[in-house]
Formats: sequence, structure tokens, C-alpha cells
Amino acid sequence: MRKFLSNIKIEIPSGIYIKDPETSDLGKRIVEDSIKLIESIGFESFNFKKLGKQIGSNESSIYRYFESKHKLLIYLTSWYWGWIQYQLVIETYSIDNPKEKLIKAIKIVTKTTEQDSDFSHINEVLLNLIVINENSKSYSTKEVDTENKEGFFKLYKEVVKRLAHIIMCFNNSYQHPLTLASTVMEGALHQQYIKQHFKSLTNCDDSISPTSFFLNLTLNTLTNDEK
Amino acid sequence: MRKFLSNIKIEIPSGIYIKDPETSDLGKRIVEDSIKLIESIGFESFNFKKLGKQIGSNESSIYRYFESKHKLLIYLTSWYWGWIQYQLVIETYSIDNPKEKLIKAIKIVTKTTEQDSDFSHINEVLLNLIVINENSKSYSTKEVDTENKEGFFKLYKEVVKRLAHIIMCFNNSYQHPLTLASTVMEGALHQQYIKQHFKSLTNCDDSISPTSFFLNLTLNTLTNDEK
DNA sequence: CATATATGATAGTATTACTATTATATTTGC
DNA sequence: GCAAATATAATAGTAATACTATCATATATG
Repeated sequence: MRKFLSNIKIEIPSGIYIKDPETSDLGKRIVEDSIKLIESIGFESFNFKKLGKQIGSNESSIYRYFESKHKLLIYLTSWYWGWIQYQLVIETYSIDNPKEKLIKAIKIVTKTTEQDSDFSHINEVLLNLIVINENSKSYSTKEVDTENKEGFFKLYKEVVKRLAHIIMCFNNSYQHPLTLASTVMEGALHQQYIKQHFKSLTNCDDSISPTSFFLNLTLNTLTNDEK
Repeated sequence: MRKFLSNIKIEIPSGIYIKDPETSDLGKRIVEDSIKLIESIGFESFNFKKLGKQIGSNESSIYRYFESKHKLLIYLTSWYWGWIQYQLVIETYSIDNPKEKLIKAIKIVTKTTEQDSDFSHINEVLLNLIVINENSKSYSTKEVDTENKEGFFKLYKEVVKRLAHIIMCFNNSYQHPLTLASTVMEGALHQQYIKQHFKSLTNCDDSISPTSFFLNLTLNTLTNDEK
């Protein structure tokens, strides 16, 4: 990963930010430290005043990059899904066998990030924790339909569609590729969440991972489904 | 449903409310109208001042029933899960065949509520919409672990465990009954959400319901799983 | 070196999510 | 039927939030 990634930039739809944070030092610190701060105090307690203090800058300067903390969250989750998509593309590109390809894809979308790839100011381990804890807050608002029209969830949607496509290549008579793909992706985040906070509601633990559950589930279903 | 339910009361863990809203007329109006108001303006825009206005009462009076709007949301979602559990119990009780029992159970937890049972001040159709849109907000906070210890999510957890138990009765060698149960329940809510807001991410529509997807998924997996 | 641009500092605003206090109904127990 | 208890209403107040606006200053660029 390291080598490849050091030369690419994940493109976030403009409109999510006012000024592209990748274009300045302050912008990068905003992104870098917002990840640390949101992860440590949670999205509700997080605000631009606290972030300003942490990066030794001013609230008003942060507002020149992001209109609101909500937009910043969308920026961060978009970056995450862009990064997942990048992994999907490069890690499955050369696999011809549809089953192997599917297995690889499910591993990528259901895994927890254990190591910071260290190629940028973004700590992927912390960002993954934010996505597990706060992802639904990025779209679960009254403005979801307008924001969706403006393309704010583009990267997330692309990942779901790409996974659905890989599912179809494995079993092209299966009726629910999109439903399965979106269920697996959201389900994996949910399992990671309840593994931490509602242990009694999951069999996932140190020995059984969400990945192994979703691999088993998907392969069983796609292998035995008849229509 | 109608007949049975008119005599029962869904027990909400005390601690979620300050004063039990079932014990007074004002309390019932608070619950009744909060459902209407949250459904129409969304949980973020909802507050006790607006609710007071709607029910012709005072903000300060509402605070005598619920400490915060967050607690009120937990009350509402708890009521919903209590009601689902009640349906699970009475509608599967007399079914002996494990497969039939499982099918019935999945239908109950994945269906959308189409009709208000009309037995109480609570409109279940609107409440179901609130659960679809806002359920995750009830637990996705920094206080989740303390609140969980205080039993705030008891009813939700009971439903998951009951479903897991029904899964095990059908296939007792299956390794992931809890994981599957929690995935199906959360997954059904998620599909109902994206069916409304992200149509391109699901195959569910007017002819394919989340129920049919999850029935297919669960039965395929449990029937063909070998270990 | 002048100008543009980025950042910082400060102040201000409407709203939120409450708490506190006091007044007025309404219910209940005798 | 009345006093006491309880429930509700009205009003005010508070600290924090999520910003906007304005102006000053630093830095970069042509």
C-alpha cells in the first residue's frame, strides 16, 4: 500500500469544502487534527473552537475551509470511502477468478484498519474508528436528499456499486446484488460497533471477525441461491 | 393485534423517564405528539419548546417527564422494540415448526408498519418511520456504555436475543446466531432507509421488500451452512 | 514593492438545551 | 367541603453552540 499511495490523492467532490484543505498547511492540520479530536471526544462534543485551540489556529480560519462541522464529517467519511475504493481497485484488479475477487473485496470492505499507512497527514486507524462510530450521522439528517443530489455521498455510493458488481460477476442470476452489498458494508460497521459496546449482541470477538461472518454469509447465499 | 393489545402496557425501564408518561394525560400527549413532531421535522430540529407549543403546554412541564430529548428518543425506540417483542412472542408462540417460526420472526422484525393498531395514543406507523430514521441516534453517543449499563437498551437487546434464539432452534450448529440476528434487524432498518433516500444502492422497491431479501438470505445461509 | 490572499483576533447573534423560581390550577384525603 | 399535596404553567435566566461579520495583520506573488 505504502508505495502506491504516496503518489495519489483522493479526490473529494468540491462542494463538500469551501477551500480544499489539501492545498495548504493549515488545511491539512485541520483534517489531521479533526480526526484525532473527533475520535477522542466524539462528534457531538467536537467543535471548531476546540479544534482551533488544538491546532493553534482560529475558529474563523477553519470556517474558511468548511462551512460546518457536518460538512467536515462528510469530508472525512468521503475520504475514507475513497481510500477503500482505491484499495478495492488495486487489490482486485489483477484477480480474474470471480470467487477470489469477491473474497478479496469482502475482506477489504469489512476489515478494521489496524495500521496507519503513514503516507499522508491522515491517520487511517483513527479515521476507521470515526467511520464506525459516526458514519450514519453524515447522512442521517433532514437534508440527506438535497445533499445527495449535490453529490456529497458519491464516494460511498461508488464503493457499494463496485462491490455489487463483483457480486454479480460471481453469480449473475442473483436478484439482490445491491441490497447484499449495502447490507454487508453497513453491517460490518455495525458489527464493529456492537463488538465494542453491545458484546452480548454479537458472536464476533477476538477469534471471530466481522469479515469471517460476512464471507460465510455471502458465499453461502450466492453459492446456494436458486431462482 | 387489536384485541390483544388493548389490555397490555409496554413496560419501559424506569430511569429512561423522570415521571412515567403513561400515568397522566399530559404524559400521553407528550409521547403522542412528540412522535408526530419528530417524524415531521426530524430529531435535530425537534425540541421541547416546539413540542410544548404543539400540545398547548409548557416546556417546563415536559422536563418533568423527560430529562432531555435524547431520553425521550430512547423512550420512543424502547417502546417500539417492546412492541416488536410483544408481536414476536404472541405470533410465534404457538408455532412448533422451527422453520415456520423463523420465517414468522423475520417477517416481524423486517416489515414496515403499515397500519396504526389504534389501541393507544401511539401511532405505530409514524413511530416505525422514526425508528428507521433516528434509531442509531439513540445509542450512537459517547454515553452509550453508561446508558447501556443503566439498562436503557434492554428492550432492543431482548429482541435481538429472541431472534437469535429462534435462529438457533432452526440450526443449532450455526456459529453466528447473534451476529446474524443483529445484522438482520439493523440491516432491515437500513434497507428501508436507503430505499427512500439512496434508491441506487438497493434492489428493494415496490416489488422486492427488505423482508423477502432477508428471508432469502437467512434461509440460504442457515440451510446450507456446514461446519 | 504593491497588491492580493491567507490567517488571526475579536465581537456579536440567534438558538438550544436546559435550570430555577414562583404562581396557579387540580386532585386527594379526611 | 376544605386543607394539603401534587401537577402544571409562566417567566426568567444561563452557559454553550454554531455560526457570521468586521477588521487587523501576516505572508506570498507578480
